[in-house]
Amino acid sequence: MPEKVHTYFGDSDDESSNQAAKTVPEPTVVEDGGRKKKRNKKRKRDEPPEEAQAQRDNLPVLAEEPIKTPEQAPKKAITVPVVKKEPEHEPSSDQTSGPKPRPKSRPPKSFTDTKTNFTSLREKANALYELRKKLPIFGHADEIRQKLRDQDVMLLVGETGSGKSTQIPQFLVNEFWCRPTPAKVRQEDGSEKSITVGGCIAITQPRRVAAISLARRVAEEMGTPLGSSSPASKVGYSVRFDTSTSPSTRVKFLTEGMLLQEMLHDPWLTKYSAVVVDEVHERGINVDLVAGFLRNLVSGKREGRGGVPLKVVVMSATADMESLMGFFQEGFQQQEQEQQQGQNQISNGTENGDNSEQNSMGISACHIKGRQFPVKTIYSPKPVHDFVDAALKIIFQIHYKEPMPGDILVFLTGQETVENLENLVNEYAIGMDPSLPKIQVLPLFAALPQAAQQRVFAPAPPRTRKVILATNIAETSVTVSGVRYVVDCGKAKVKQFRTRLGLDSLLVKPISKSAAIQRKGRAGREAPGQCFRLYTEKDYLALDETNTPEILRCDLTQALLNMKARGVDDIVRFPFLTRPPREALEKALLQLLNIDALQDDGSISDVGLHLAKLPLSPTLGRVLLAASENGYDCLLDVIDIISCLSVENIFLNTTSEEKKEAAETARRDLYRREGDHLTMLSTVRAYAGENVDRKVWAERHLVSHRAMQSVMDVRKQLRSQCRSAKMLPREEQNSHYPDPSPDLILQSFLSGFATNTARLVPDGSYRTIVGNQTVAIHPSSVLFGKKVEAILYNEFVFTNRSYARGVSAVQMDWVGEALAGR
DNA sequence: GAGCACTGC
Repeated sequence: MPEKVHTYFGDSDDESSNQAAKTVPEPTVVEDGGRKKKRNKKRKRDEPPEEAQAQRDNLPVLAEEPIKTPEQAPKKAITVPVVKKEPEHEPSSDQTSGPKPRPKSRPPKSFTDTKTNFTSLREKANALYELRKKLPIFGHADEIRQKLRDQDVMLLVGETGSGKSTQIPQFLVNEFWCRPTPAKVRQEDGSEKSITVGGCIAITQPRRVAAISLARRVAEEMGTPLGSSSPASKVGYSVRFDTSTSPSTRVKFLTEGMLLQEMLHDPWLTKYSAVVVDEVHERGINVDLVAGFLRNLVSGKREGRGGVPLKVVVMSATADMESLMGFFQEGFQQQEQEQQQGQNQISNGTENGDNSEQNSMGISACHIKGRQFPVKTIYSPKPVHDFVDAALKIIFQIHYKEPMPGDILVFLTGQETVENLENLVNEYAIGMDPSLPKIQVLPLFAALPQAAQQRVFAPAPPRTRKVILATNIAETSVTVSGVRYVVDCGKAKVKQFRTRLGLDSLLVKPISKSAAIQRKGRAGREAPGQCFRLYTEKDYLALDETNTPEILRCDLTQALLNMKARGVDDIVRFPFLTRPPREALEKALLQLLNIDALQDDGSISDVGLHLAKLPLSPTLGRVLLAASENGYDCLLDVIDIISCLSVENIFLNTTSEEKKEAAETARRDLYRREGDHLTMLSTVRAYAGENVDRKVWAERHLVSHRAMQSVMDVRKQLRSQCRSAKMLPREEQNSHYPDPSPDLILQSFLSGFATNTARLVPDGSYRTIVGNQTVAIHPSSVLFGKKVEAILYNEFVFTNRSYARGVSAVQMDWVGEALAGR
């Protein structure tokens, strides 16, 4: 069930309408009491008084140990205005603590009348309960609860369809250890402070859509409203730009990045009794950091939690658990050694802090089989040289031989191969026997406009077989229903950062066994299926077991800054799930020194602390700080540009020739001869200044409306952070902007990107100023084909050759100054 | 003359 959630496919229009809905309640908060009463009357009719009791009776898991939620009110992170104004409605009462009379006044939120119709919520939850009982994990509930009562860490392998992501939090939320617990912690000045620790479960997800839709699902299953829609809501979520929680939130889904951000402010995670780390097998860099921090937390003395344990559940879909087991064991072993050494020395820590014997080696493991239909694997008898051609043949072989229904999902490497195969299939389909079912070819890749992506989910016309040609996006992010045949080319494009060259390369590489299994699984979600691998069994056996963790493939600057900001001074001693090469760590440290994020002794500087809190790469953050020294106008302009640089490409690719010309004409007034940075600025300004219909404006200029919406989100977030940091005046100035000052803007960029520069050499090519590498201006740049003294670029990428992307013209003496200033 | 996939108070 949990993986089903991936079917949700964020549509920009949906998102904006959601946001509109969310802003509705605000005005109702201040309305007068008379209208409130009317609302309450209406609500009473919807909710019979016995409803709370009935709800408990019908939801065994929820009702097991009714919680008397005491004063657990979170001190911060209350974003709902309703809650702030009416603290008397806090956690407690109605839902779980028995058949008490309903509080007289419920929050006056007319829009929730349907959402918080508890009767229908309960009915829905009851219906869902029947489905939940059938999940493979359901029979393991007691085992899982017992293991976590005994031990603090659990590793859980839950295969696809096991139900782990939705059920684990529900199994645990009523456990005794999951209650808010009063505790005393010692403060810096040595005094003791009473705090409340725990009460909430965090479940991390690698992707935003997954976090939101899982929260929605679990709220339904628990019969509680979702997030901030009601102060009684027990399930919420938190992702960038969208946090929806209530004071009574006890189960919170969040992205890994969000948990890291929370840890910057609350290193001991005092809100939580448990953290569930889901989808570890994907091994994004954030999950590695989370795992390292959590290991330190569970195996340390927990002084910041007043000794209250934190339970950690690490969940993965693949069975590679030995390394995780070793990882956490090592933490407990180190702790034991340290304790033995420290036994005769000073007794430090709080009274509660020394109960760690019971949890030494406190790791349990659990393996849950999935619920998948069998998928037959068919290998290519001999090695395939042209997988596009091979895929074409297999597609028609399936279509001719296999019965309907049953769509075909083909995994390819990128947009180019997708489009090639699309054309080929369409050509061949023309000559097909008319008595056969038709074929509908549907491309699917991230850069495809949203509307075109949505076509994949629409049911095919009668007597038509869908053939979906997808990139990696269909491996994890998007689930298409109706697929019974998978064709897997065995390859994927992978980004790899090359430390020595400071260069990102995007190359086609063989996938791992675990990715191959994941792809195959896409055929068996609804019925038995078949998977055609366009490689031999021998090739399959030679594949790596798992994906290369991102921490080995990316620039570590941001990860290291995050660690430094968390007080990890000794990077070498940090518990890495996979330790990056020393060279990569050193390079990142050097880069942080270069942008003044670290002091000479390697400890974090004020600049570094500031950068760590910005939702930007350290270099872009550095540019922001530099711009703030060049005045408000420059800072506002730089924020606009940075917002573009930190989202996907804002300019749509032109497909046909006519469209291309139309786009050129329409975009002409946006282009700036200074380069891409100022072109982005003029685009944001034009878009933001469009008051009639931004979507139409975007379409006309062949600008991605979806990307621009993200740009506006980032821009708003950055502006608001700059205002809080007093880098911008408190009030938003609506007066029109003065003309931008290109020199100041580009000089601000150079203070973060001094090493991302190249100069024109006599043969007409560009060479990087640091390293003397040949680099070409990317064809997507407005400076493509132009020759200027020197360029500044945002990215250095190798695909077929080395390209600079996000390029602007700069003067050599500016570059010299920027390099000298470090 | 070119665009794997995610993510951040």
